[in-house]
Amino acid sequence: MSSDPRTAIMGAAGEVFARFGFKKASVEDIARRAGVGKGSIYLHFESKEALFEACVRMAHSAALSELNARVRRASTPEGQVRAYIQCKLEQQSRKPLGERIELSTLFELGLQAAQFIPRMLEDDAAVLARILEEGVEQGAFTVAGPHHVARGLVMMLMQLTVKMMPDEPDAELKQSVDSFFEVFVRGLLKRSPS
Amino acid sequence: MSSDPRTAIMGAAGEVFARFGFKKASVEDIARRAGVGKGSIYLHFESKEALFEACVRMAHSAALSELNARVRRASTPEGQVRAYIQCKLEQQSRKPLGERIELSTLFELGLQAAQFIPRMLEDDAAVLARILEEGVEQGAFTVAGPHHVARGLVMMLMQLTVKMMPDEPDAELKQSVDSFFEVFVRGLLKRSPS
Amino acid sequence: MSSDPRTAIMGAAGEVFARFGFKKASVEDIARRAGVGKGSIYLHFESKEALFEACVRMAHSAALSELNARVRRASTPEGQVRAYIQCKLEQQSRKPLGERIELSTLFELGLQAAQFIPRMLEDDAAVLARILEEGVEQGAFTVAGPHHVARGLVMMLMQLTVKMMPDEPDAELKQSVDSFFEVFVRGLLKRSPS
Amino acid sequence: MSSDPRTAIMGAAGEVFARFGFKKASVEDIARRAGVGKGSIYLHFESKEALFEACVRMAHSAALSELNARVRRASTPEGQVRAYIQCKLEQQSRKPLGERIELSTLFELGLQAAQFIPRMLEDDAAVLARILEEGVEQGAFTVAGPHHVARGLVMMLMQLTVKMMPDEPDAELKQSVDSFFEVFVRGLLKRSPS
DNA sequence: AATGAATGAGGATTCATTCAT
DNA sequence: TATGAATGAATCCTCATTCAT
Repeated sequence: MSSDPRTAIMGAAGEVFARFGFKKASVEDIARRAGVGKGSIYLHFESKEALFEACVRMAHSAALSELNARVRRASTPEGQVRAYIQCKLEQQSRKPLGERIELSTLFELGLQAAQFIPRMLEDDAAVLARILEEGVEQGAFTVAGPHHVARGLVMMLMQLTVKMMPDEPDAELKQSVDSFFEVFVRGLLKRSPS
Repeated sequence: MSSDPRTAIMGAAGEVFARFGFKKASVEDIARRAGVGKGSIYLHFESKEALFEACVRMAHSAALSELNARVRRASTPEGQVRAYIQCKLEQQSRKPLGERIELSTLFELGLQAAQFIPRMLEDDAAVLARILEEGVEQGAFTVAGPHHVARGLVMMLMQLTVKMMPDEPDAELKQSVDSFFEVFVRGLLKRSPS
Repeated sequence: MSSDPRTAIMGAAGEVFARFGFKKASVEDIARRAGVGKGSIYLHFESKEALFEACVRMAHSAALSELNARVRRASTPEGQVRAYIQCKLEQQSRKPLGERIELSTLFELGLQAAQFIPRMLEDDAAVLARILEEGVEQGAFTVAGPHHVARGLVMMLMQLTVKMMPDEPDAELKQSVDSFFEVFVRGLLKRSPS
Repeated sequence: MSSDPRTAIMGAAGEVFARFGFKKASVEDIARRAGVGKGSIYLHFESKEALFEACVRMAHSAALSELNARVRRASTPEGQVRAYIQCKLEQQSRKPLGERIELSTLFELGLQAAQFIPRMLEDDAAVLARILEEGVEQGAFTVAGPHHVARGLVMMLMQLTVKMMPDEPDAELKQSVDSFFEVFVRGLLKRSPS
């Protein structure tokens, strides 16, 4: 795919880690998919763990950019919240990409990974918290503790990263998730004064 | 603990799978904790995978019973929804038990496991759907598509099973989750007529 | 050869380490010669290094016992020195045994090995030092600093452990070594008063 | 250091082989020290083994010249023998140089190396044999089979090349070796007629 | 002539599973 | 029924060697 081996390796690694998790993913398999020799991986990454971390960081960074862009395109707070949730859900259902690396795959790595996970989570939550606060200021939302709510939602969404349906975008499933979040959004809205 | 080896093995396996996930959990470790020989495990279970599936089924069955009991104890629909969510969250934060087997650990097994997961999910969702429907009938909730909402919530909750912070019951974290669900419940409630 | 796997492994390891040194020796090869599976080695020894250390310790212990026995059989100090040297030389030329592990093979292990090597050397030197001292007391030898001389000789002899001729006991070579030590013994003897 | 790459490579290789032995020495490390690219080594040497052999030949050639010079400087046979032994011991304790390549490192190469080792040994032994014969002719020594004794001593000395204590010039150790050779020299001397 | 990225065989170690006792 | 010693496939990583530039 890519003539740059580093990129090719990270792409292949993203796919393999997403499909098999950290332990089950084999370096040999990643190399084969990347179209490089097994040893070449070690020219670019210190170890399998380092490669995994690089994949996660890159994936999250790209996802965060997209998230910001999508949110900015909506004009009302409610629209922004919906855009936020939609964007996240779409990112997770995108097929072969690194964004789909599961949270619990991260935990396989143990303590070291635990250090950058909260950071990623906070990055995502900050975007949402901002939206909620603005919604409150503008009189659109009623939210007690926007920061906490934002973190809670983000955590829910990160969990979802688990590839719910191995590869097919299940319509039933999607509707369930949508319905759930519909209730959530309704819970945010300020009630018209009686 | 238990004089019945099958039970002892399942108990030990629940702990080990919960702590390490499927791949990292070693049969030897399970045998040691169960106080039996390594080979004895294969007298009672076809394979490591079969043992894992048995653990999950059993854990889910126990959790479902508890869930029903807790919900029945509340009188109003809102109380029942709150009880439902609380019960689920508690089950997940209970430390060393089998109920905490993570969804994504299930996916390590691949396609075969995917067959009984939807079933478990439906079981849990059915309980909640019932609550929502009753709430609508009684005029307490306004919910479009209670079945879908129920499935959506259950999926969120299952994901949460990921041990968010390895072993400490983090208070900050708990508050985030609680805040999030508070909004959700608010979204369920019927608005008083203006 | 041996029905006890631990013994069979140590025997095979002795041969392979002696022939190839530590790095070049492969665990697979050792297992094959021992007639056991590759994994079985790790039931009995923590690691390849631990196996190597066990071989060295055992070989040295056996060699030391034999050395003491052979020396005791001689009656005069001169005879004892000759017995000592002969025994050592024979031990080193014995074909397939662990006694032939080379000193420099030991050093491949780095610092950890350095701890028990001086000990082994001292053990051997002590036996010889005793002989020299008795020889001096009985008026047979003239030696300045018997302890140092003993250590010097033992060091020479340990070095010899290098498999001088891959597998054949070369007669020429043997005579050279014998001649050399003949001069050494002559140097020990007290000169008759003029 | 040297603008000639071939020389620079051999110098670097001498250091690295001396410090790590054949197997553990890495071509990359040698290239780095020599200040050339890894691939350039293969422009000048067929293989790692060929490079090693070249180092040994060169080191031995230089050592032999020095040996001859030192011996010639002494006037009596006894003085020459002492000079010979001193020179050899010094050569071996010289730190970072190629002369210190260990005999057993040579054997790592297996059978091929065994072909040039006896030759080197004979070269060194010839020098000493000459000294001993002259000593006998001049009535200073009593030696049966000077050639054999010479070969024996040279073999002892070659073995010593093993870096006894990784890097520190241990004074105790030196004294032991000196004491040992003192006895040897004493064994050479003709006894005054009673 | 010189480089160093790329390769892939080789090696230590782990662990689910089997089977003789 | 129960055991745990034995197995060997599978995995990560190293490094001598090649070759396109």
